[in-house]
Amino acid sequence: MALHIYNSYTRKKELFAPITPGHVGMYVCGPTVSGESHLGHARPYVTFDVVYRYLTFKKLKVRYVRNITDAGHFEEEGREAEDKVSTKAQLEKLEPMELVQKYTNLFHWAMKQFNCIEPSIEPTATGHIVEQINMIEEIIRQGYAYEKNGSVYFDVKKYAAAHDYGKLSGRILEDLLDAESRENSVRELDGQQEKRDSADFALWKSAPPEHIMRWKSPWGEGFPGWHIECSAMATKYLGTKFDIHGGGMDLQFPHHESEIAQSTICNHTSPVNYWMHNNMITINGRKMGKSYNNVIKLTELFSGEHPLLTQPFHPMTVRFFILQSHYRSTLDFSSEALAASEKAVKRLWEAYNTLLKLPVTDNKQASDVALDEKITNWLGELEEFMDDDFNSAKVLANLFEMAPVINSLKDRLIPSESISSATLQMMKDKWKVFLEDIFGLSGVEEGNSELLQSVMQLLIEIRKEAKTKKDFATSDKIRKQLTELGILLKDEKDGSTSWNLD
RNA sequence: GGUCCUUUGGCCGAGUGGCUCAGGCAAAGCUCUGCAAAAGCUUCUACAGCGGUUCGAAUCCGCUAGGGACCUCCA
Repeated sequence: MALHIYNSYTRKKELFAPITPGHVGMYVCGPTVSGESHLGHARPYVTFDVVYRYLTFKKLKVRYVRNITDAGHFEEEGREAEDKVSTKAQLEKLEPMELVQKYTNLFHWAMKQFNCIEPSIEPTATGHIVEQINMIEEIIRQGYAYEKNGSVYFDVKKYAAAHDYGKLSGRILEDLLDAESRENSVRELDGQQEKRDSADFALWKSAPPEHIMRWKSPWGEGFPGWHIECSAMATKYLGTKFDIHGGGMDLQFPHHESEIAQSTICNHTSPVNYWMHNNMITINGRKMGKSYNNVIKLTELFSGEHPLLTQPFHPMTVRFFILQSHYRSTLDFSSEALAASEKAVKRLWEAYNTLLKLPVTDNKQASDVALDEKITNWLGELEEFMDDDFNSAKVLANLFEMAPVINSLKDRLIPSESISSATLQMMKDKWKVFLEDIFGLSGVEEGNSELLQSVMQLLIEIRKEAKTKKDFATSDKIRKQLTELGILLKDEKDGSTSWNLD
């Protein structure tokens, strides 16, 4: 089976065929760096990180572009106050780029925590003002945009007459056009009055005097509309037509719909072959989002400092939590669910470490053919599952099926000759590839320094001596106090003792 | 008001026409152990309701009910 991707545009799973054989161009909508990232933001970046890793595993050379939205159209934190006190000295004033830098750094830090591979190109909106202006000019030249009071709007009605506007988001044109006739009319947007139709969207916005972020343009000082940056940067780095465009489902409309319209006019071709949208993370069944006032920031998640959290959670736990469901399903957050993931990922990771340590003997013939076949099947399915629109949940389920086998091999509950050495080696290889290379998981142990290793070795020896002398008071004391310190001792079947951090 | 999606066992979550079965967490029993922990084995609770299509439906269709998303910034 070859890779199939669910295309939001056609609402079907389709065979993935890159435009340029062997190469993939992928654009993912990045963060708006006007505030701290929260758990909801983690989902697309983890999801598309796995997509990126899997395509790479499939021997495809991927150019992965993920933008940083740092321009104009967002309300910077503290803006309101700033607007009122513009008489301050330069250094006392709020410098927008300072905020942008702060939240960009924080975002990069979070991505690192999650083990997300850096994109090939991470362009910023402010760094591509010229490209955006050029694109707007071209759209005006072709008669699909108009200028009004220093702002430029895209003419949706004109575009829709000859194009499929609304197809991606499943919108009905009549509903969008002349929306004022609707009962629940749109909320007041800036400049609503100067648009020819309320469905038109801004390509360039004239900046009021107090607006801090502003650039010169043929239409006066202002800042770019939200949608144009992605079109401009995607075109610049991936060409007029590229393979995959990803983002959250909530961006389908109006953002991605507008991207299609802009690029189609400017480049005379629809920009994207496969549209991929991840679903939302919910909390108590409701989408996590700023406007719902129910966000859990990533820093809070990692520290456990939030009323809804009973404990801190490791980034790998969160990553695993995301991978345990399919990216197109909503995923409901709760401290309980995350705690379950924490235990699960720990168990899986320990099985993985155990597997790596199993000695590969020269066993050509499996004595338990049924088991050997079962394992081979489980391993073979891993790629099939990923090929079926990145079904990471099924891959994990199969890995869990193998965990008891691995543990039993270690404890000799299953004799080592039961499976062939080829199968064992394949198991080692596949686990490594899927857990580390594709899922991007890593161990959660910290502070595993050489010094600690030696100290632990010493304690284990002392305890062993006590046990031999049947001095269980001493041996239990060591174990109990270590447990209180967060170190768990395990007496193995072969008489040795292992330990790990809780 | 419009458009679309969703409802799976105590919890989280795969699954889309048939086969013994997702998986994880929790719970119970047993084995191992000086005792634990870990591990292993076993058990357990499901497809919102009603109707239809079909030899056969959690899976397809219809209705009812609940939940949600988008239509406005949003991952």
